[in-house]
Amino acid sequence: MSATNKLVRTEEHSGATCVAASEVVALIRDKWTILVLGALVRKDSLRYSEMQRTVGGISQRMLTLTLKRLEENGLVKRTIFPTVPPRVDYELTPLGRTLSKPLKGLLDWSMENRTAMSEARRVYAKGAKKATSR
Amino acid sequence: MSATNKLVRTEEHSGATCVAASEVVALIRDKWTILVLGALVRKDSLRYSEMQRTVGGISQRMLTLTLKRLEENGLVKRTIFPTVPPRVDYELTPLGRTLSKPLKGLLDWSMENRTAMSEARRVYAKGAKKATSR
DNA sequence: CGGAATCCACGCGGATACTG
DNA sequence: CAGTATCCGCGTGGATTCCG
Repeated sequence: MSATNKLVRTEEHSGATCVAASEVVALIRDKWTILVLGALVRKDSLRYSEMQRTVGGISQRMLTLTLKRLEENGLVKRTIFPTVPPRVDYELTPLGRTLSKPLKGLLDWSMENRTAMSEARRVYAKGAKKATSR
Repeated sequence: MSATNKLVRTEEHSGATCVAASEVVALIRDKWTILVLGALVRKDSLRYSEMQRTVGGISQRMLTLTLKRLEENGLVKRTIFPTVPPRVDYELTPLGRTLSKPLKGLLDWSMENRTAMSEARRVYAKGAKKATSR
């Protein structure tokens, strides 16, 4: 994750916006971050195994790494219950909850416009065929 | 990009939001997409070489691939001037311009909260040290 | 149950050289 | 100028195994 950060920061002349964005971008570039955050937004609080079922298709490794990074960045709160068998709950921190708003904006856009996007792909595919045959 | 898509779509039981998000998420996961979009938001219209300088640090390969994918998804308009030497202009489509709003929301959040995030990392680092030494 | 550790495949993306 | 093509390193992330 730090590798991505370093690289993006190489070009500071491209505007402060991009530089600042790199951290969040690096976070959501981690494939599962958005899905995990989305799960916590919808379900409010989840334990490890519940989360794995909710997100679906994620390996323990990736779930652990993703949660750890989110916790490390102050977006997710981790609560350990010293029972046996052990139990760990995850929930969004106040900071994480503020992120859910702009994130939701992006997800909403995605839902509203994905048909437009797939339609654009269809048109593009046809155009490419014509252009090639000329 | 389709690989990510296929994988995410494996778990449709996790909620329609995640499934729908996967397309946009897959797009912005492409390392340069956000920077390219950001450049087009700020500069409105750019030709290939201008874009490469504006984004900074991007290779021809990645610039071409990123632009092609954005065009394919109907977010970027590509205009070729059949002059010599050739000239190609890129600009956002109406669809692409609507994406800039939620995207900006995310970038703004990033700028406003990245100090909070790095502070959270500091705190987390200390806590980890104590927990380990026990 | 909730991880940590190890191994490894594959695809992203960088560097370079060539083309219309 | 605006790409395309090729090669390849390296990091991301999946599968499996073991631990408290």
